[in-house]
Amino acid sequence: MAQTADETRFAAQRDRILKSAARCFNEKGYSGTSLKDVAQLLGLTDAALYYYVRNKEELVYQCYLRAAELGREALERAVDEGGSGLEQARLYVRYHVEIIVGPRGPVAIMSEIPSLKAEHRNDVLERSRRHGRAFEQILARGIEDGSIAPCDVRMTGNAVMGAINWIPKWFHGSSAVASEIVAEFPGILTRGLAARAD
Amino acid sequence: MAQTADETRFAAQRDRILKSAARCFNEKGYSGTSLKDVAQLLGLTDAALYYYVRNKEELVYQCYLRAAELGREALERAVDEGGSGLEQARLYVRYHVEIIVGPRGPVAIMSEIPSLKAEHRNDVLERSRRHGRAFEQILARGIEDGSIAPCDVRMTGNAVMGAINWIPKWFHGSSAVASEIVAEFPGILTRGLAARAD
DNA sequence: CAGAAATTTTAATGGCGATTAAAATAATGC
DNA sequence: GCATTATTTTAATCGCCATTAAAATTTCTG
Repeated sequence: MAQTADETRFAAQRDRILKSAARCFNEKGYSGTSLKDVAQLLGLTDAALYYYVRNKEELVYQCYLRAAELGREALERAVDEGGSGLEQARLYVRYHVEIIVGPRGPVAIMSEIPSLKAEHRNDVLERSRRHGRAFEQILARGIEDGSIAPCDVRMTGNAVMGAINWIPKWFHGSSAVASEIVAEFPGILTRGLAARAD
Repeated sequence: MAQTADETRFAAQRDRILKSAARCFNEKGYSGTSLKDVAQLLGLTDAALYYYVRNKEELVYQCYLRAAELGREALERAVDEGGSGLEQARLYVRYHVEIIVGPRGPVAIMSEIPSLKAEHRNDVLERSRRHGRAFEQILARGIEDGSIAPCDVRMTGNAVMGAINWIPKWFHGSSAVASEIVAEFPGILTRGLAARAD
């Protein structure tokens, strides 16, 4: 199949570009990274990128879409597999950090949404909100089923997401540290939520 | 006193500039904000800023110094006033978020350290590390005195700092939300640390 | 291998933004 | 009020970077 072969080739290169871009954006910010930076990491010329994305704004947008998609995936798996709300929350943290620090990373931190053009910004914001609400629902479910102590789900959600989103700022690829994150973060971020035994 | 009057005038304007810059940087990133943006927020011309800072890099550097100073202040107050390690940790979170969402904000998120020139970068990194280590020491103290359950202090510190650092990404000045953050974050971020009663 | 399609490069263009020097305005001390 | 000093603006300069078109190269298809 010509299409399949071409698509894999094209899609693979495109993925490489998105990951290179994600890494640059995480390190130097949107405006701080030139297309040359992104291209250089792959041994390409800046102009070559235009074969894969319309322009720079589109590049961040795609990075953010990918980030949103991976986050959603983690959340869905957690909801599917987890029993109690607390378990779901813990699994979500685990799956999400696994993706972020694992071989599918780097994943772009969605921290420059204002740089997107209105249409894309709204799209990304909507996905982000949906993601946040979905996590809050896990929390609410946990409060309902008694596994999670009553709390302000909005604030708690913000805190957990913040801790996760900040990871790329201090994690720089060490696989030893990656294991540690996966081992520790789920506990750290959900232990405080557990309903007290007393 | 001519000096005092001059200094207050100068220092006040400089502070206004730093806060305007912090706000812009938090919203649009370092490279994403032009000096014109920063100046416009104060009804000034971009060139006027050069009377207060050597250049743009110096502007972020000063913003980061201010952020580091405010963080240190929160930490020190917490250590001074808190009894157990757990109490100190809770107080630190409280004081720090109070500063971030209170009238002394906005405080620059130190998320673009790579943009700094080597000298400033090392300085800021050093302060940041010190701050991190100081918080980890609070945790260690808590583990020692039995108020905090044994944990990976490095990872826990990263998680707590991340949750705090991320606040400016979703907090946009509402004083109602500010109160909520101050009320909830200390508990959310330290409840999980408490040593279990059993 | 030939020709077509896909991919990348070379070589412009254009604008934006940091920076600076000189000029203008405002504030202060006497 | 005058002279000095402090503050801000106006008007350049300069380099970087996104973007594009055309050319070159590589990859695929038969």
